[in-house]
Amino acid sequence: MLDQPARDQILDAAEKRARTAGYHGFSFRDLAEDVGIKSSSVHYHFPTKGDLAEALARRYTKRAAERLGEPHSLAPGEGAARVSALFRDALLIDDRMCLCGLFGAERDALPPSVAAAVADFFRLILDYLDRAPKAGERNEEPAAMLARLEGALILARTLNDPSLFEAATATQAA
Amino acid sequence: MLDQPARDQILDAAEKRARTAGYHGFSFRDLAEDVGIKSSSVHYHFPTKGDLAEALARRYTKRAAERLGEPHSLAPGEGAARVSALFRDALLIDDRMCLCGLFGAERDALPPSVAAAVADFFRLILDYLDRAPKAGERNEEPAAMLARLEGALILARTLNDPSLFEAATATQAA
DNA sequence: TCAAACCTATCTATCAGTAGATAGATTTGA
DNA sequence: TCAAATCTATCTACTGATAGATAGGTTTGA
Repeated sequence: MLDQPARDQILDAAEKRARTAGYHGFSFRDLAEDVGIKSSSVHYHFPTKGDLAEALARRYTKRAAERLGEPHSLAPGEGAARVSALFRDALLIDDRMCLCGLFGAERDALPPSVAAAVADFFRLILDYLDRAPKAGERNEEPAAMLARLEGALILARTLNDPSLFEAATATQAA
Repeated sequence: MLDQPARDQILDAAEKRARTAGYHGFSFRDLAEDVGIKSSSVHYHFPTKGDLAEALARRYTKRAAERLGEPHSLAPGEGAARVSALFRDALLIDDRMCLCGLFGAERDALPPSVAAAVADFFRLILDYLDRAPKAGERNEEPAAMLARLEGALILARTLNDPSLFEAATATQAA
């Protein structure tokens, strides 16, 4: 573990739990136990639960942005492919929901600062898809694509069938 | 209110709260207060929280099935339109998430019986779309359509922009 | 140089409030 | 009369949050 700073360990534990059970589904004590410190020490790094969740959403967004890179110089269709890969990895590697997908579904029960951070995540993806070079003929609306990916995650996980993610994600045709 | 049975009043209150804050975002005390009884009386009707949530998901599914009707005799494209209307009403009339969309996102943090009831909801919609007469040329995969609707609900609500639901839902083109 | 002052990160202990759940008495209404 | 429904009262466990103490590291300044 290379003696990672406690703050990062807390965020890692919180991300796992939040992506499993949502904002109300984990506690400071859970995280403290995960990391091996006391819950009061978690409060030292994040005074309130809202502070923690906002930091969580901002880190999540930052990582996505770094992984996606700048869209303008991508090959046609590559932007959409990179966004898809983001969500596919959430399903197949993390075996978890998208943090902001889950938080977004709980939006009206979140501290406003957290809801704002979640909205910024969605804006980032929509803006990225909008600016990335389009691939030929059929170009899906950014909002439609993002919605499909979030929903596909929910469907595939609930029905316990990863192939449903591909079915929901495959280029459409009849 | 016509002196509705307490059981139904409890389910109504629970549905509102669950569709706002998720499974871990409401309590027996919340519901008791909403209905105007004691929390122990809520336990009389639903021994455990899991029992309550399962009943909630099953009632939600039953109502959707009743509203959708039998798909075989519908006009082409009407099945998809009815499913879309279901989700549009959740956004514009209820101003809430789809119960099973939110529960589905929390699947790994739910009692198994609740997760099973949520899966049944998704199977119902997928089966309905599969059996409904298709409209002409471009027919979206049922899983893709359902995923898009659940995701569109999340997007439109988080970004506080109902038009995003339409953007994510409109027939695709480029 | 070296001690006073400060900073960081953690601890112990505690708080008021709430969680889901239960036992047993009481009310209600057909 | 009797069962359904609700109540009072309570339990144990946990919630987010705070106060105050402590140990160790770093900075400051005479």
